Amino acid sequence: MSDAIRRELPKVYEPAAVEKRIYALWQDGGYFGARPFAKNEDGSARKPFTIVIPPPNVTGQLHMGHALDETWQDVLIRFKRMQGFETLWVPGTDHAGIATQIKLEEHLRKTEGLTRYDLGREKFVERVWEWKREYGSRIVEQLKSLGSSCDWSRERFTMDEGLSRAVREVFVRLYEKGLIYKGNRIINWCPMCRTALSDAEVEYSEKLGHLWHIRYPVKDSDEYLVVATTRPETMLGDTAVAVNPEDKRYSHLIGKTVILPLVGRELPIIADEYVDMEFGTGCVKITPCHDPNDFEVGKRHGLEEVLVLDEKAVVNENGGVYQGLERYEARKKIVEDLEKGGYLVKVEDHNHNVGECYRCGNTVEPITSDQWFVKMKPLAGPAVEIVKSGKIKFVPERFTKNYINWMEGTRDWCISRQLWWGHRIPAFYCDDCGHMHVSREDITECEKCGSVNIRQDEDVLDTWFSSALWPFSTLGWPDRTDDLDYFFPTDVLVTGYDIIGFWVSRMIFSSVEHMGKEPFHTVLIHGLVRDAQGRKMSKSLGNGIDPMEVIEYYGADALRMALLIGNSPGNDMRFSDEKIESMRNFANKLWNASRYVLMNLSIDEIKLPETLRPEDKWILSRYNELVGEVTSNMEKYEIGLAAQKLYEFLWETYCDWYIELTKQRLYSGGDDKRNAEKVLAYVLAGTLKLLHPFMPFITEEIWQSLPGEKTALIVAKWPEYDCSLDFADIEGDVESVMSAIRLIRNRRAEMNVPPSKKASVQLLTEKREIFESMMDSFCRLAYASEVVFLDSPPAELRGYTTAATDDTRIFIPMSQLVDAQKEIERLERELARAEKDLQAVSRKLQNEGFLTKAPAEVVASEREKEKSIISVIEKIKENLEALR
RNA sequence: GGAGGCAUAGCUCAGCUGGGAGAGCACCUGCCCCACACGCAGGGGGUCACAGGUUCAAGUCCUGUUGUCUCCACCA
Repeated sequence: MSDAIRRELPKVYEPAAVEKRIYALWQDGGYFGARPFAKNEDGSARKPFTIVIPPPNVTGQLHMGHALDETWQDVLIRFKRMQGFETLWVPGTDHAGIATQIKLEEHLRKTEGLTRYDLGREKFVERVWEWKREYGSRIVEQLKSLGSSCDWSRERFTMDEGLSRAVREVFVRLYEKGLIYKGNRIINWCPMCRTALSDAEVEYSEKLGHLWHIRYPVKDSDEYLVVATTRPETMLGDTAVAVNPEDKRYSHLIGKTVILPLVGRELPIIADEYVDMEFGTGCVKITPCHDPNDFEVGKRHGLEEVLVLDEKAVVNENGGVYQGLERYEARKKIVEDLEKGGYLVKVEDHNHNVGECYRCGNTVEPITSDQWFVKMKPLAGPAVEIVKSGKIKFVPERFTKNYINWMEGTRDWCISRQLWWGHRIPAFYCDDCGHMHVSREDITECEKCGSVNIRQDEDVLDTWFSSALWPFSTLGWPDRTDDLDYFFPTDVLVTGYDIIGFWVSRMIFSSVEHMGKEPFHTVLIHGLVRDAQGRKMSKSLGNGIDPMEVIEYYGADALRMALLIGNSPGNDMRFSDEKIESMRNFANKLWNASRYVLMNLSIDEIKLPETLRPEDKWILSRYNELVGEVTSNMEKYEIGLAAQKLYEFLWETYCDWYIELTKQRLYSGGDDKRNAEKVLAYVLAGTLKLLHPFMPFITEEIWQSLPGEKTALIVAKWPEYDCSLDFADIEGDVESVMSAIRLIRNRRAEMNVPPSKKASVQLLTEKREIFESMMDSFCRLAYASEVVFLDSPPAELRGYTTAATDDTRIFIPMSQLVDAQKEIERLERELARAEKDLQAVSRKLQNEGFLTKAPAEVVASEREKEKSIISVIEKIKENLEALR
């Protein structure tokens, strides 16, 4: 098989043909599956490494944000798997309450002209399940085509049986501890979704509105107060007017009443610190049922609560003649009537922040309503502590502050939603005696009066209530399972900074509360993927790039690399065609380098040869350094850096230099050829391992063609830094030859000499030995027809072009191309440049402070540098002298 | 109002614990050299936003300024 592939490897890498086959190979091999309490071959316990996926919406489609998120996770999982950890990546999907419900409602409206109310709750929910069955696998398939090595046997859904049990258990526990309560409080209400929202689900955007100034006459007086409002319709629910207690302008009126225009209700004038004397007139109308601050004021002063809007934001029976008007119609009518009645003082343009539903985008109304809440204070404290203690680390570190601010500032969490799709609240009401049961099991009979007139609470829970439990509910909690014992706490959570409040914080306090432990030790935060212009990718802008199309056209590996390379945690990135193309090119480069090596391979086992030539030692040494650096980068989550180093090593070090340096040997045959093959294959194999977490498909495909290997690359052992491959002492020698080659190429390029025109090269060098041992390669790469070693410079330098490194003077006779005068000028420029460099170094070395305070190795390296520059300068000078 | 990010080559961005200013793309020159034109060789191009400070040494640490983006809070 491997011979066949070797011969048939196409010239251009074709990802589509490879990826499906390779993914099947991994799945059939069972490499994704994790076993609790697994043992190593020697019988020792294997360490677990666990990631739970941020569950995408079950009916959603993969977008670039997911692609980035999943790729980072897969890189970590594959890296740890190769390092010998028992890795578990738990996949799954979220029922996404509002999002999914809205999606289906839209679908129903478009295709059948029905609303959810036409169907009724039971039928509607059944339709959502059907929808889920139909589309739920789509995103899972998309994850697979990215290469995600999840343990699919453990796939979970937030509404499957086990997770629903966890949700119910948590609800009941918190209720029994008094940490969940039901109350009539002010909440954010979306009139389109007709549900309550949590604070986190409201997004604010600045909009130009108006500030209406309205006159409220003081009862039995000629005086009046002027209040300002951005929402005149809420005046129907006013139950007081407040002023600041320090405000001398109004102190005489405190305790009196005003008459509410259009309504006629008498409102007390109260004093409250909340009022800012500087803003507007210093008088505030108080509407406890429709403004969160007013609600607090109302509680402090025992004010009447008048709710004037219903669940569709239509004025209700408390709105008198305005009943039945939608909120904006009511606003218009009320403003007209105020004007007619002479109550309207003025109207100003006013920029203010309007809260919008994060799912449907409509303006939310603050209204009082019966809802369920999680009491946050007792939960937030320990959740802050566990982060401060260092048991959970954010990467990058700055997001710690972000988290702590969120946690400390958070108010009670409104968890009830007036939706149909979700976990129904396990509260049961007795219609006869009014008793409420909160129970783990469904109730059919009232525990208090025995009545069977029992109904369950209509509301469902906030989607995030179930995702908050994800790290342990997916492992079997509330049962005590092997998975839970072995894999929990999980290790790294990978997610975007945009859901720290929604999700990360809630997982942390939930885990601390119910598991008594942190859910993970590291939160790896990434930024958003933006388009080439830096805009957020969104459906409405139509600027989203579909990762599936990218995969189809360029391959999953190219997509992954494009998302990884040069990206650093917490920072947004731009995604562009150029980037993906350059990564496709990189994949192709790897492909062709491998194809070349495989074509030339006659060995049947990858093993280093007994004797190594200098360039072999050089590449092994460089490779070995790479192993150390990449491993250390990975451990510090510097994935983008690691990717970049691999890119450079493979392309520049391995392909552009090592492959070129060994070509002559491969053509020559014999032991020398076989030794070169061995080193080429060894380094290629090692690089494939290092690259595998980043580009799993192409590396596995190539790996399968390598001789002698039995196991799949996905479970190959991650390379370790190897002291026996450290040939630092010889690196300098090889670099000397490389420097000479570069200079010669440079000289030729400047004179536009084509590679086909070879020239004689004469060397006066301190390192004759290394040049001699690399003679064939040197000639090839320096386009030399012959190399002559000199003991002294040529007597006459006219007609030569020259160059110098710190150990070698190079003379190339090119009489027809070299103008002696121009050559002199060029050398003078070079000399000037070198002398400038020398000055900089010498200045440092003459600085007393530098010599005494800088680390010895830094001083030593500066001395080396000085010596080297001096040596180059001397040689340039000699060349110049000879020319003049 | 509070917090934070970013400001480095024409564009997009790396630069980890202070000591060489870098990559990709674009650009210029020359090359189809028996792995790759999705390529090879060579090259130009940067007061690392600005002003101070710490240090022998600062793109890298500290302070301030300007510009820009984001998150949180929300004053009617």
